[in-house]
Amino acid sequence: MLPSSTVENYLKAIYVGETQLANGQKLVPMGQLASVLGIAPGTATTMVKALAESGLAVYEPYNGVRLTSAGEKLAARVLRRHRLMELFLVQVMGMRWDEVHDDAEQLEHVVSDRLVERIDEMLGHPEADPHGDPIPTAEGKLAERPLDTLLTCPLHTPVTVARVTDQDAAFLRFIESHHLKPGQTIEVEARDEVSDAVRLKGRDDARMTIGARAASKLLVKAS
Amino acid sequence: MLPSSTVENYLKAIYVGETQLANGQKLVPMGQLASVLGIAPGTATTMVKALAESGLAVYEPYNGVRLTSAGEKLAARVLRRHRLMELFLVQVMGMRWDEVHDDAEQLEHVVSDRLVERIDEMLGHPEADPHGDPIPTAEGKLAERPLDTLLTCPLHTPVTVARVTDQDAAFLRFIESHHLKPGQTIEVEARDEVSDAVRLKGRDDARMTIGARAASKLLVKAS
DNA sequence: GAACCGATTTTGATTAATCAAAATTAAATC
DNA sequence: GATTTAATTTTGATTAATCAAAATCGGTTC
Repeated sequence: MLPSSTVENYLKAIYVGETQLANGQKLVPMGQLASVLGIAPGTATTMVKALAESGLAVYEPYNGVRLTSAGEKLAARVLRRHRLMELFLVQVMGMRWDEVHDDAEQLEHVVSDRLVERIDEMLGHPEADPHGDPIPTAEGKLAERPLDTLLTCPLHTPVTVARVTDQDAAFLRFIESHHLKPGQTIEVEARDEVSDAVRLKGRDDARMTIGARAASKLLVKAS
Repeated sequence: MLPSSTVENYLKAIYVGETQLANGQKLVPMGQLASVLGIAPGTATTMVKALAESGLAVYEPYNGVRLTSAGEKLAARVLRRHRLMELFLVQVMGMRWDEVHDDAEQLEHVVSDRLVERIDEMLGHPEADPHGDPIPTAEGKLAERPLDTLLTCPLHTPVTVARVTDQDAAFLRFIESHHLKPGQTIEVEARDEVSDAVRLKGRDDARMTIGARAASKLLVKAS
C-alpha cells in the first residue's frame, strides 16, 4: 500500500519536526504538527492515530508522535525527492532558488524512482540542495551535521554559510542580494541582546545588521 | 476553483475521445469513458453530471458527453503538459520513449505554468511529442491534422511515419527496433483482408508483415 | 407490439481527508 | 488542593471519489 501525498506530508513534517526538537525531546507535539501542515488540531490527532495503526509512527496521547523506522524510511524518501528536485530545478532548469520550493513540494509526491535516480546521477550525487539542506541517500540515510547559527558561532572569526533554514522567497532574495548564500564567507562582529541585532562583515568587508530571528536561520561552519 | 487530478483526467479522456469519434458523432458514450478511465460505469455518470454542473461539459443522458469550450481549454492544458513532459523526459532526461508515459501521466497534474513554459522554451516550442502526438499551444489550440493509417494509405508509395497511437511499452519497442518511429520512411506493399495482414518495406528495403490492428496504430503522411 | 439485451443510471455504502465546536486532560497558578 | 488555562481529543458532519448491484431505458428481434 503506497502512501498518499497526504500521508507523505505528515511523515515529512514529523521527520523534520523530530530533527528540530530540543535535545532530549523525542516527540513532536500535535499542535506543532497541525500548524506546520496547516490543518485543524483534531485532524492531526485522527491522522496520527491512523499512521500509528499502520506501523509508521508511535503515538503517545497528549504527548506527541515520533516515526518508527518504517516511517522514517518513507519520510527520508520524500525529503530526498524534494531536495533533489529543488537542486534540479535550479541547476538544470535554470530557476531561481527562491522559486523552486512550491514546485518541489508537488513533484516530490509523483516522480518515479527511475526519474529520481536519473536526476541524482545527472547532478553528480549531490549532498545538499540549493539551501544547503542535506539530501538523504537512496537508502534513507540523512547526514545531519550539527551546525552553529549566526547567534551561536564565535565572534570575529570567519565562517562559511552552510544552510538557510527558511523557504520564504523574500527572505531568500534578501540573503542572495547580501551575498549570504551557502558557500559564502562572513564574520559576526557583534551581537546585541537588547536590540536583538547581529552585526555582520560580509563580502568586500560590507557591514550589515540583521535581526536575531533572521540570524538564527543562517547556519554556518568554521572556514 | 482549480480542477483536481481526477477532474483533469476526465476532461482529458473526453477531449481525446471526442477527436476519435466517427465523423458526425459528437458525444462520447459513458461506457467508453468509464473503460478508458478504468472506473465503474456508474461512477462516470455521477462525475460527468458534476462536470456539467460546473460548466465544463454538456451531458445528454443515455447519449453521452462532450466538453464546453471551458472544458476544452482545461483539457488542452493537461494534454499540453503531458506531451511536453514526455518530450522533455526523452530529450533532456535521456529516457526511452517507451518508458515516459507513466511519469508524464503524473507530472501533467502538478507542474507549474512557470516550469511548463520553461520546458517549452528549452525544447524550442516543439509541435509534437516523441510519439508524434501534437502538442496544444499555451492558448489551448490543438493542430490535429487528418492522417492516413497504414490501412488506408496508398500502396507502393513512400510514406513517412508521423504518429504512433499506442502507449504500450512493448509495442513501442517493437516499432523502434523495426525502424518504424515517427520520421522514418516506409512503403505498404500489400494488404490482405483475409489474413488480416499488412506487408511493409522499411529501411534498407527490409520486409516485414504486421497485423491490421497494429497497422491501424501507425499514422503516416505522404513523403 | 411484446420480450429481450446491452448500455446507462440509480441506489446505498465505503474510504480518505477534512472542519468546527464540545469535551477532556495535563499542567500551571493561586 | 482547587481552579484556571492551554493543548489535545472526541464528536458529528461534510466533500470527493469510488464500487457493486439493482433498476431503468432505448433500441432490436421475433
